[in-house]
Amino acid sequence: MTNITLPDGKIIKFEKPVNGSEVAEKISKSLAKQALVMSVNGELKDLYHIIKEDSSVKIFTAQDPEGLEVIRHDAAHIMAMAVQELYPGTQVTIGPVIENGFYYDFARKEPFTSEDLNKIEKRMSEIVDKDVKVRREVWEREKAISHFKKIGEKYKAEIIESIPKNEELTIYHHGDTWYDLCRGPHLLSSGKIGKAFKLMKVSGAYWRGDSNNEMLQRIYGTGWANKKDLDKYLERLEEAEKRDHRKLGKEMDLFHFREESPGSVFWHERGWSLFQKLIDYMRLRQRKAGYKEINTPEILDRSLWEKSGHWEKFGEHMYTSTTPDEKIFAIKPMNCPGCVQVFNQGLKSYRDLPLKMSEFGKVHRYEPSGALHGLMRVRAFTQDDAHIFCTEDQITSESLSVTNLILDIYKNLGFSDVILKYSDRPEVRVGDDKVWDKSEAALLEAVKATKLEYSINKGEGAFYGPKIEFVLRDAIGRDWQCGTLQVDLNLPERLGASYVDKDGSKKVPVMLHRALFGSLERFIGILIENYAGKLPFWISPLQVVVIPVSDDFDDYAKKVSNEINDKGINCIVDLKSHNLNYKIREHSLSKIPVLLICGKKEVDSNSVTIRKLDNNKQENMKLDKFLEQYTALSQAPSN
RNA sequence: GCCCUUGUAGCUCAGCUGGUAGAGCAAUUGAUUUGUAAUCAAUAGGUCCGCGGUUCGAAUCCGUGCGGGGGCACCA
Repeated sequence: MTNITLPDGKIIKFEKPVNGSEVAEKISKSLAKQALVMSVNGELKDLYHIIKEDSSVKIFTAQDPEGLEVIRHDAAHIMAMAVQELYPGTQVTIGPVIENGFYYDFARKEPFTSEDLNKIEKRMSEIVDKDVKVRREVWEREKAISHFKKIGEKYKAEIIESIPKNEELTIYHHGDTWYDLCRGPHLLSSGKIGKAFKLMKVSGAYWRGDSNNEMLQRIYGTGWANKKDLDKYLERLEEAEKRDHRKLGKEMDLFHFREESPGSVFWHERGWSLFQKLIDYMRLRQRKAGYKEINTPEILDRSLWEKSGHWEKFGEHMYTSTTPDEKIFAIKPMNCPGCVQVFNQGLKSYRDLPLKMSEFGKVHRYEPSGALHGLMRVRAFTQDDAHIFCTEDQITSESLSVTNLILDIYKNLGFSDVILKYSDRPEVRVGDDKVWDKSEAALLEAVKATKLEYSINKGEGAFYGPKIEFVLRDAIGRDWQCGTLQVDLNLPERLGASYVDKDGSKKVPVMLHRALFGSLERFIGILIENYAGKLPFWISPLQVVVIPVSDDFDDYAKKVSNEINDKGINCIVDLKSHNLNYKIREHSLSKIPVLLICGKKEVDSNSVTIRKLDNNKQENMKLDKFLEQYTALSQAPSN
């Protein structure tokens, strides 16, 4: 007698041990058809696994995350099978499930081409049509190792050797000819994965993720429960491509890159205007929050970087500069040492703390060439940096006010979906454990106070202190890590910072590093992609274009444009001899939020006709009213 | 940095197996004076990323350097 408890608590009694398919069959015919895998007492199992004891069982279909995961996993295997059938001699390594799909890493001399990808995909489809059976076997360790070595699969043999001795080795057969070492579970047969998969791209990947190892070829695929989900995913990719800030940056005439300075931005007028608006906004907010803005040199003597520890730890990412008299300077990769030097000027009292110093500092980091990516990863960027010097007792309150400021500014820029990542002490660290206790507790308290979703990354903190990272979720669901708040228990001491405490003794202050955008450049990239280029009116670089219907109205259009500019709104007038349709199209494509049409009607009534981006409903308004309304709209949100 | 891929007019791209470049848009000029997403015509525009090689001859083939893209590794 085997009692099977279902998720709803119902118990089904079987005369003999049963497998998952039989359980599903008993529940309903349709479930039996859709069943992919099951869990037995919480453990995922193949459907043909025989349940000998009373257990609680749950059957999963493609609608469950567990089912979808197995579909992707099987797709990876079937891909490997197809590859080995088509390209004998190719070695298999690993092939896990990832977000939205799967990949498999292969060792093969010749590179896979995109044509190969088509062939592989076709062969996969054939294997699905053949509906080959999948079966699990347990192998002897030694047998497995010698077997895989014999057939030339040295990577598989290596994987087996690294599996702990007490673990069972399972081999999955797909049909009669192909098999792979795998933990499972898998589907009953290849037909179950369906056809909602697609091979996406080939790339290089290091064996075991280590750049000292040889490079393998990774084929990425995406896999879904049905065709509709696959199409939805492909559409999402397309949408992301449309929003690509590199493409929009060109169309909107914001910036460009060029060979003479890879990874550094050439800002055009409009892009720079956007850049400055963000800085203006930050200045406004920071002044209200009690920050003092400073500025420190871009180039500093090597000795300072040696003292701060950067020279040793991060030297390979630093640009250096040798003067004609052979002195070595470093171009700053971070603002903190310079800021501490400002703090060090003059005697500081405990009454001066907390002292908040902000700096829009341009830093240079020699990033590996392969890491560069538009505005998102550059070699020269501007941080909206600030350092807060405070006492240990002030860490909590300062952290709280930093988090509040950060979240509020994000919200005003259109990001209200924020996740926090909290990282505590790593194994290798500096500083007293008691101070670590204090700063960790302080930061965690700040995290909890936000009431936002957060994750704890154990041991991921910097060697000099714990940290919080702020992750933004954009309009199409992508996450971007931007802001950071870090406690530093190291640098002030290294650079000899101190203040005079109540009792007259000298003490070393705690320093908090914080940035909201992290990198202005990168944040602008994120803003562009979040809004698909359609930035809110107040932050748009060129806000209004005035278009006369014909050149009879040029003078009026010029007058309107001047009055708008006088209000501090960025506005131009388009007097080219193109027709109205042409101009509307041109300015819409470059994402100008407001177009004003001026013709006879407008001149007669001293008004403008407003056409907003993506909204061809027109609205006529008296010029005075327009000026009043849009001057207000053009203000940065503040509180 | 590593693997794959790619580099032709301001932009987007065509140019098959080697015979020294072509389109659309943009620009300029002229005509047109237009009421909500491309008016018409003419003109001009190119060390085919750099360097080297093969060849009678290279945008095309080979080598190398630089840049871009997709990943991997990196991201203080």
